[in-house]
Amino acid sequence: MKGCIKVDDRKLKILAAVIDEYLRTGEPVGSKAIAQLAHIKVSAATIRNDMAALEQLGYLEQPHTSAGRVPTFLGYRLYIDELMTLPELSQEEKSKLDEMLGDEKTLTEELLVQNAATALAELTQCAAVVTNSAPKFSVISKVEVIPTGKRLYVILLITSSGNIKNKACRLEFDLSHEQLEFFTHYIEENLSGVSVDSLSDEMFDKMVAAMSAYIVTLSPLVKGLYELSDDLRHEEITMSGEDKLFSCEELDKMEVVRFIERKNELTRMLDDTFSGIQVKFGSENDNFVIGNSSMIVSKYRRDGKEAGSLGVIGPMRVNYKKIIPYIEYLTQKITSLISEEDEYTNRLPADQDTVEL
Amino acid sequence: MKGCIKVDDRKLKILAAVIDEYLRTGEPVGSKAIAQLAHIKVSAATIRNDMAALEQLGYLEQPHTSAGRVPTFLGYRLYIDELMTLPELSQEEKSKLDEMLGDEKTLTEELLVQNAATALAELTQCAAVVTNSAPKFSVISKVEVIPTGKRLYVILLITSSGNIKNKACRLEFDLSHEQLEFFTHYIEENLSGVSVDSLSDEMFDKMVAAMSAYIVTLSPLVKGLYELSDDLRHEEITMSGEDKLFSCEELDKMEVVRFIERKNELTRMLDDTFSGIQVKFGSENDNFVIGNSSMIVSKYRRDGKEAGSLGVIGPMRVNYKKIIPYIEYLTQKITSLISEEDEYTNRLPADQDTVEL
DNA sequence: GTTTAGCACTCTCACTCTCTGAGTGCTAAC
DNA sequence: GTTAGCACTCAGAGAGTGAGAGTGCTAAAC
Repeated sequence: MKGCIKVDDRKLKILAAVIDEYLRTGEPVGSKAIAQLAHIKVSAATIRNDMAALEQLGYLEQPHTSAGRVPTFLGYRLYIDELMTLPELSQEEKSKLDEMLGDEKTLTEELLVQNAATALAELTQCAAVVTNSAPKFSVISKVEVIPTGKRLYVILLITSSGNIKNKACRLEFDLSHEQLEFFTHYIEENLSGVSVDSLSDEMFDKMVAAMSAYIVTLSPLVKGLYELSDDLRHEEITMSGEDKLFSCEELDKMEVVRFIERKNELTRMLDDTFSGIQVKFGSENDNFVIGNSSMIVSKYRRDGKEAGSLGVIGPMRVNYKKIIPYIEYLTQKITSLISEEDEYTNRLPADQDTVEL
Repeated sequence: MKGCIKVDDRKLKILAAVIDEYLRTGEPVGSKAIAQLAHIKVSAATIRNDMAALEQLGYLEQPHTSAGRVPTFLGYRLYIDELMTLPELSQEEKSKLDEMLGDEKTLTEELLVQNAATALAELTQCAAVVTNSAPKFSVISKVEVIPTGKRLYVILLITSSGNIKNKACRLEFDLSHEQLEFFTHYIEENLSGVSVDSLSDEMFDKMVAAMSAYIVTLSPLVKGLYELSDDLRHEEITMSGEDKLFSCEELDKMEVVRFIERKNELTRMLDDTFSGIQVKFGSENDNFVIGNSSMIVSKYRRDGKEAGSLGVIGPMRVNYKKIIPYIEYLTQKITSLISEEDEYTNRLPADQDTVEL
């Protein structure tokens, strides 16, 4: 039955027109509205027939019998992957984005990416999310224990990528000079210069073993150190413009809250290696992402290696034609800014990526 | 006219009963419901008359003619300041709170207070807020500049209270060994041991002047240092359980979002010196706090000096009788835990405070 | 003078009914 | 294969209704 329906060019054109129109107005789209569009040359009746076919194929659906059509997940997917035509960014838009990124010369990577997120949130009225996988690929350049009060010590960990983590630890007993000396020496010896990626639970088991006699006193420090290293190993995710999601009719407020709370789980999704722009939908049975939401992300790289990702989360009905070029531009720009000067090697693969879309 | 109405004991009893009932059910309270309460001995008609009087006095209002009464701001105020009777915490409740605070022996002050906030949010189903004014009253115990990459430096600032701040700065030009030496030496000389409270803009003006020849290169570092010290001087505020506010019918979602975004402005309000528990209402014309919200806070102290505050924000219709004892218990407990051992000097004034309510 | 019972009145809320407009699917003509 | 015409469906708005809750007022009782 289903197999008989042919998806000809006109049907696709109509599908694109329906989704365009739906994205613009947010209302179910009827055959009449489509017939009135300049680039559609057939009558409403014909469109009705095609729309019925598109519905059978699963690309469109009706909220109720006498309403127009809205796109399904499948419809969106086809639209984004095949039908949509992306406009080039105008020169003004580019300079606007450049300006919002800030003065690249004095900005750390972290701030640069942060600014990109703020800009995205502002321009798209969606929540922006960024992850930074830099720490994972760096080495520990400094590790230190600093006494700061009575039985109070601060552990400091700095990576070659400029990430800094610290943690205050309160000990149950006072630390003798000898004990502190021993601990400091041990961690400098064993952690300094080690790559974050290679930090393992075994290393900490070994550390515990090495402390032997001191372990009762030192264990809060070891625990603190372990937690710090765990922080480093797990990609961090930051969001800006979360509030935008609350203004959004289509999204369930409670789901939004839950999502923001558990945003860290996003890293799982963003860890996937993919290139180019990725658009994912949050379906109802997905108990993590917000239902009827859409996540548009791209990765930026440093010297050819993945360094993090940047994107937005918003309702499924969102201006893809505007947002995708923004994200592409920003990730490319960031890639070239944080990579060592030779821009060509970085720019080329980035351009290639967009083809995949 | 208004002046003629006498507020006798029975009227106050009825007001308290109405508010109790309203807090319990969330529905407007009618005369019948009050008449049925065991401790009210008069008939519904009498109660009606008194309620009409209480309405004229501004303590109650009717959503519409044929509905029961709900408390006004004024009514809540009177209830909280005078009418409400606070129950003692049971032993179970106390141990529950103790447990949620965690193992005090190995917890830093920051974590302790954080746990208190989490516990409060959980138990009251409101958002909990904590501020920590400790940094303000401490001295800078360590200041350091750590090179971590190409033209990338981390400034590290540690206070005697165990607060750690850091910031990465990217320079526009490379730093000579001499320049770094000079800067490091200068800040150690001029900031180490200085009390956070006495950090001033003049000190930084002087610093800029002292850098003279190097200032072009060093200015990002000076700026970073300035921002760090600014962070220290401004009380920090953290919230937990923000999500609870979204489940709350009475509060406007958009207002909640705006509030969470601008929570830092809360410090202004919490900086006021007050003792005991303070309950504030967010009125509609107050463009900062959430409309129809209620904020219940108390301060904790370290060695007799204010050290921070702890409280909750929720709808105005909230279980004051439960929440207030919780907050009192927690602030007293924290006060005695973070103060040097002699508990009596700290406990006594704390107990006194509650009288003010 | 205060308290109470009784009663008429008011207002919201939930429910039903109806009407309208938008949009469809089907059929027959082009 | 495409189009015009028409009967049909359905959501949403608006009007009308009855029940229920609660009030204020009056007059009688304490």
